Amino acid sequence: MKNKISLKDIAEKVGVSVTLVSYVLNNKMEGRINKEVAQKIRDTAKKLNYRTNQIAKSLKTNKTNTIGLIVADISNPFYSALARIIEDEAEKFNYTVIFGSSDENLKKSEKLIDIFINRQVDGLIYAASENSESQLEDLIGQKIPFVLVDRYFPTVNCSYVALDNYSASYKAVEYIIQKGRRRIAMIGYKSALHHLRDRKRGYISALKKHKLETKSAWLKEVRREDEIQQVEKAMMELMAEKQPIDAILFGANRIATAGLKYISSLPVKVPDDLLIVSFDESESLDLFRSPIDYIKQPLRELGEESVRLLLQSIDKKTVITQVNLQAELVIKNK
Amino acid sequence: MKNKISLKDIAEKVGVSVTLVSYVLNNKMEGRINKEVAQKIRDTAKKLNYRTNQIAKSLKTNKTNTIGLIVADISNPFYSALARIIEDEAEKFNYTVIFGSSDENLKKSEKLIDIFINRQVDGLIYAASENSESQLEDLIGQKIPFVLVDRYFPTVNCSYVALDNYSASYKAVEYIIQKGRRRIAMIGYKSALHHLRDRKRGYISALKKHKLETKSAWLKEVRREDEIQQVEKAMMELMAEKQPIDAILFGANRIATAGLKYISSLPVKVPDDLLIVSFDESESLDLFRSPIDYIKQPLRELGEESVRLLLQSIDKKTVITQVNLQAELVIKNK
DNA sequence: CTGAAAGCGCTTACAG
DNA sequence: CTGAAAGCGCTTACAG
Repeated sequence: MKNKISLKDIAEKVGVSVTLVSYVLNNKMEGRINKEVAQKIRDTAKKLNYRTNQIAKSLKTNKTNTIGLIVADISNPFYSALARIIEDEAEKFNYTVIFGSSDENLKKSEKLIDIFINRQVDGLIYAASENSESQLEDLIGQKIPFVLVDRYFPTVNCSYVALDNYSASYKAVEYIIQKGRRRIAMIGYKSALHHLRDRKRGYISALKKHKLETKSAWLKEVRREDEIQQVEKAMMELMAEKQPIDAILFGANRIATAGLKYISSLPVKVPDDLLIVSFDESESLDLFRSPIDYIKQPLRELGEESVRLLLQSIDKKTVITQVNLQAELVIKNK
Repeated sequence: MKNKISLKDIAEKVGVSVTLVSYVLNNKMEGRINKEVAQKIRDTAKKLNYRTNQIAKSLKTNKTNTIGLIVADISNPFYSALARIIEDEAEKFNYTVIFGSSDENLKKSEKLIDIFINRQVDGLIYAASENSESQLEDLIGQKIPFVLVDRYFPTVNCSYVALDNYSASYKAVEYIIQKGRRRIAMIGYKSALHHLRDRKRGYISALKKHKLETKSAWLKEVRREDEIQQVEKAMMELMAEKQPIDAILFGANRIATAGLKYISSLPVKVPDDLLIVSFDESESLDLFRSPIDYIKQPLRELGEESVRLLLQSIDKKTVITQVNLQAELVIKNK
């Protein structure tokens, strides 16, 4: 199966050594090789439809030009958009991407990391899940180049590219306040993940800064597992208050989708009665009956920068760079 | 870098041959190996944190346990959902997936195929674009195992897993007719891709079968490149007719998203004035102001079956299987 | 300007 | 029950 043509075949056909064929096809020792011989080798390679066996090459060079990408779920639009950007960026540097979804599950990510390392990936781009700290320390110990994307762990000293979630959230809430709202709720994930906590911290800080009421009943935390029901429940509770909330911040794209879906079924006036701001873009925002303001993550920078940092760390594995990108608040309601 | 422990290191440590270590770690020759020695080898492997070098193994066995997945765009929800299913199914058989996006571009897919073959993937799952016929014949000629997914080419005799697009479309239109609609439009892609033509054929056949008017002005074809504007334009034209249409079939998920977005801005009553049926699920359907009926592709079967067929063809490369799955019409408007 | 040879880390007939 | 040896298809010092 596959293709049987090897350097040896070309060498025999042309009547030269394998060494020479290798040099020519890799454009090495350019100056010193007889032009005619070189051309003959190239021609023969083409005629025989030669293709390098990357596996053999990798074994020898100890370089696979492969990046392992681990996200929570490749079918989540946030991650698939990111994957596409990473793919394109990697391609520019002749890298190929293998991917896996961890489902925020430590065991699964452990397994993926194992598989990827066995396959000798040159490095990992990793959206690590809760409690990954020791796993990450392991990677560091093994000197596997990697960069975290989207997520970060204050106790782990490694490269990452993420959003400045605190500021993003803070700015969104300040915007809400400046629109005259005073009873501002937030729905976020119940999670120890630092970037998600930062979103909640930003929300609370902004309220405090402006001396607004912060009620624990207004900060709803939902589990990922049954987020649709949980968000629905949270919304119901929020709307049921005697004095209802007048604004809400959705802490992630899937929460927003679930929340908007629920609100669709209600007669609430948006944004008049309820001002909504969502983290992340998503199709659902466009289709909601009225425009929704949202916090736009710089996805392209997120993806490109993570590839850039990874390749850098593959080269000389000393540098640790931590990047916190600023979000853009996209305002649809003037 | 990476991990330096090889079979040789274990062999030396334990004082046996590399051969034996290989046998033990691969659970070969189970019966014939001294239990104690075997255990010692296993223990040492664990202690040294040994990891197989898959690259070396692949070179020797001529098997990488890797599938190359080529789709039009991994960030399209249809493909990312499919990718996730393929990932999970592949994982069951110890396969890893490397992916690439072709953007419906022959040059790009050519390049991806090249890269993947050089990397010795065991096979390809491929959503081929327009005019891929000769490329596919090439693959067949080179005996590269592959299965098409989503797409198919009548002139190319190869395995594929796809939707029965003709029937899906036909059934959807029959449903529309049975709901009393008579002026039924469709927006689809301008494309030579057979599965897309089948959708249009189904639409026309159903109309003819029921002796309904088929106006060429009602079958709009849009280009992928600027689909949002194109769909908008098509919708405007359809709505501008003196006698407006009373139903529309959107021929793909992105068309539906664009179409619904446009309709959101109009005072049209859906479904009373305009009954909408969409190909594929998408978030936008849920968020539209009224429920939208849609043609649901059996994504799971699509993904699982394509992996199954591919692995089968990797084993014994003779069988060609062509699968046309039935769509389900999901009716939200009773 | 060119080639013989070693070696990357495995697997697997073959021999004992 | 175990091991020496060949070989997968490359790259790359080294020698000439």
